[in-house]
Amino acid sequence: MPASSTDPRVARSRAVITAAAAEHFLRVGYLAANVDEIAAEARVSKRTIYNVVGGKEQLFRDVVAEVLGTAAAFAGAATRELADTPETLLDLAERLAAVVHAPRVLRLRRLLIAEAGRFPDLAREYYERGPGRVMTTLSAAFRDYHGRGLLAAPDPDLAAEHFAFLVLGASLDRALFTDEPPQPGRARAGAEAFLRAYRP
Amino acid sequence: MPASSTDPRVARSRAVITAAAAEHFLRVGYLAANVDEIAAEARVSKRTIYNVVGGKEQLFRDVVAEVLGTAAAFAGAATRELADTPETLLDLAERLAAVVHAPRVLRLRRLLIAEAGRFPDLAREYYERGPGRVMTTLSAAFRDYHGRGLLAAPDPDLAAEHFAFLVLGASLDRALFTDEPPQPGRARAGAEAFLRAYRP
DNA sequence: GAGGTGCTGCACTCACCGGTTTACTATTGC
DNA sequence: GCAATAGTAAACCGGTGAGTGCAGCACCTC
Repeated sequence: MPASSTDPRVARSRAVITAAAAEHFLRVGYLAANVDEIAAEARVSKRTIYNVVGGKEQLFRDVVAEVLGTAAAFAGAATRELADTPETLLDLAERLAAVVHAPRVLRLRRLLIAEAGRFPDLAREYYERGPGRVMTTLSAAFRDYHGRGLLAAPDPDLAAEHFAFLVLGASLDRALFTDEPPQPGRARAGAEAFLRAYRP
Repeated sequence: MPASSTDPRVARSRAVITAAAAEHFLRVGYLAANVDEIAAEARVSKRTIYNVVGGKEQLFRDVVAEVLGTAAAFAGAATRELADTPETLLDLAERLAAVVHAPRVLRLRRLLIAEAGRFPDLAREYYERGPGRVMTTLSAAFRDYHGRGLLAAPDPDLAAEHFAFLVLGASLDRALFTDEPPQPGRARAGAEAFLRAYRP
């Protein structure tokens, strides 16, 4: 009788394989990652990887889906807590910067930019579920602020872009190339500039 | 007697090899590029590549140096023509966006982000000679504006970051993932927001 | 025009890597 | 406890790609 897909051994294997694979892919990229090493680090036979996951490409997709899921959840949580007044944007700026500069998130960005040619669907999905969702959430909040006269943002999508990139554009861009940590206070300063530009 | 390095055959080979290699590296990245294909496209024997350039890594470095040189020259030229009044920033914004969104420049960015782990020195060099120089030029201009009371920019470095990423942050970020062309008018709108935030 | 040098084309080595096979052991569900 | 299934270890296959050696032709320098 088939132990079928509820076999705890399978679940355990899948978990440890995906964890090791995430480590490798995020560090060295898709092509340079090698299945033997992933198997060794997961302390799992290479055969198990092919039984449980299917192959290198599927493994990559699984890893991206998992990391993207948790990253998107964090980003969503950090953005949704918009309160009544635009002044809370200063705190939001710092939370957002912290999430986006988390090492895993940065590496996922690098990875997907690097493989955008090979996996355009993944790059697009990332963009929609990550930055895209943050933008639409911000935009909705700004539309609300605008309606209540708290912010002069006739084009809330544009305002959302401006907020996001004032807050973390420069440091994010730099981090993509050099691993340097963001300068402290930069996020808050960006939010302040935003308020100067968009205060009614 | 040695024909030495002034032999026109060598110069010609080097030129055609670098051109073909740039094409390949910018399109598929470092690892996926393959020397046989580059040789074929350059209509040159593979042996010639190893004689003239030395190897795949050196070829990559040559290509990056060349593309980076021309890109930096363009970016510098587009930024330096700052006139007396902050109003010219609207035009500057559009010029800057055009340069940065040029396909070659975008692909160089993707390439260097992708290989930042393997070639950290190249990534750093790019950042200093490209975005870095643009920033310092902008910053110097803003300091001047500030001194003459034309702009309220007590921290000109910060103002330069804000200007650059208001103008092209969102579209550049998107372009790294999806190849989508920037929305028209976005650059100008960014410059306008900048002026609202920094007008004295 | 003579001698040296570069280019070619091709075969070749060597290493790596994704994926499979085999022969065996350990768990699991019933 | 007993099939059935998952896992292990190691060898193996097929393909690919960086880099080399070499022999002969073409071109450049003087």
